[in-house]
Amino acid sequence: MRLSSAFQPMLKEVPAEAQIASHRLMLRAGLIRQTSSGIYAWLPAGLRVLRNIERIVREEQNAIGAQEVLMPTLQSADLWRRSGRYDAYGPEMLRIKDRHEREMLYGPTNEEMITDLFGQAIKSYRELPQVLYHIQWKFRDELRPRFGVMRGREFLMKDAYSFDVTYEGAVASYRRMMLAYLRTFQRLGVRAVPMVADTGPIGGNLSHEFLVLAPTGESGVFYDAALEEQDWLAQDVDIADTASLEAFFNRVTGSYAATDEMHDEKAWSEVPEDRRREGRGIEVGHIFYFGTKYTEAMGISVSGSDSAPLFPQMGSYGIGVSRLVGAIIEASHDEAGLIWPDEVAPYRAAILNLKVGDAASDAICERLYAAAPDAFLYDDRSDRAGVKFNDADLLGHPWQMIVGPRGAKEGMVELKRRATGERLELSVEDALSRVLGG
RNA sequence: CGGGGCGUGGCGCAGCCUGGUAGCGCGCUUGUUUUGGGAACAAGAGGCCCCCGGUUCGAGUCCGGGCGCCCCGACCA
Repeated sequence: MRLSSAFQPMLKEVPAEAQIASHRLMLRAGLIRQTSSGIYAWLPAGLRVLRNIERIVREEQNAIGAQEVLMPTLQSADLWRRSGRYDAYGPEMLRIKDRHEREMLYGPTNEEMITDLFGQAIKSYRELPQVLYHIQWKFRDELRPRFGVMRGREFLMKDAYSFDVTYEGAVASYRRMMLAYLRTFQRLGVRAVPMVADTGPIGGNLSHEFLVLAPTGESGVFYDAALEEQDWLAQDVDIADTASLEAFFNRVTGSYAATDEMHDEKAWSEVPEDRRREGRGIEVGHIFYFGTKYTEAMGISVSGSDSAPLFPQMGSYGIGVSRLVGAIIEASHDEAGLIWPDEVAPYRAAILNLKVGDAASDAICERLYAAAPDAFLYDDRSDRAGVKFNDADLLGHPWQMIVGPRGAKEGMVELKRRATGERLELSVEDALSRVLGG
């Protein structure tokens, strides 16, 4: 994309409503604009980030055998009456009437709908397990939206649901999902630590929240440093093998990690002092086993091996996709602006033409840009160099390819790594291969 | 939902107390000179002052009502 023609509105001054870094930077860098309290329009750069996150989430969901569906945002009240949640859910549920006075709602989550869809299609235990997910906008009418997309009313969420014949099967589904989550967050370039969460009336130890560590997090967190040293992508886990899954699960849960709500001082004191990590975290994912709560309430059963009706064991698993944009920024920015992890950045690199009109500079920039027009944001505006340096730092693409008359004469490109500030003088070919990888 | 605050060119704000030609900085347009870390000068454009009603000769300013947005707290992917 050429910046001169991009819909990329940037702000020099900070909008008054933005309190935290991610919200300020998302507005300043032209990723989003607010349209109502807690509701945002995503502009091209922001949407590219959102799509990148979705892509990685999909790949990791598919890798554990989850199948993507897409359920609607609007649901019927009757469906929710079947689970008893229509009345139980508070005013965060946005209730709507259509022209026939039928009661509808904008879905805050999809347990009821997926359970119903499942029940209509699946009739035998032999068709289990099933894991279904979708990535869809949700609406929760929060009392007090704040912090931009971190706490919006409308938000994009990946929610997955597993159906198993037995408790043991449900546990295996849960563990596979935990692995998928750890890999997903690592690929997104953030450290998300799984912490035991309150399981409420269901009990057991099968509920974990994933928190990205950031000073502006809403929860206090306590965890063993061992958890941030793990490379989840390198771990060899056989997702078809129960023993392998169990060993993996024990590696994760063997180290202490809890939010302030679930914090256990005694267990904490047993963690060696030099490995104790305390801080704050932003919840970006939650996995939960809840057994037959919905299948029983809604009367959804399949035939068991003895031909008797059997209520499938369910789990649900959420990732806050739009919230992650904010969380990633909270965890990765500096005074000058955004610092995108490679996998989520809107573009791989910005090309900075420091002197538009200088024949050598123009020629090199055009060569660079032509190599991968969709991977680069080419700053071809006729502004001064300082403006371009500042905007490039604000937008935070992983690389900056800086081209000015000084180096252009010799055919050289100055490559700057946004995260470290490291600079290299390279030929056009070397700069391209360095930035595009491979 | 309790408490507090704010709505004035795209953004950040002043003006309101004490009613009388709607301002400043940034941004935007045109021109000239500049040009490796947010240039200088000159000339311009751009406003239902949130909405409705009231008081007044006259309302951005005073009064009443409404709407929107933000902050603190309790609650939350």
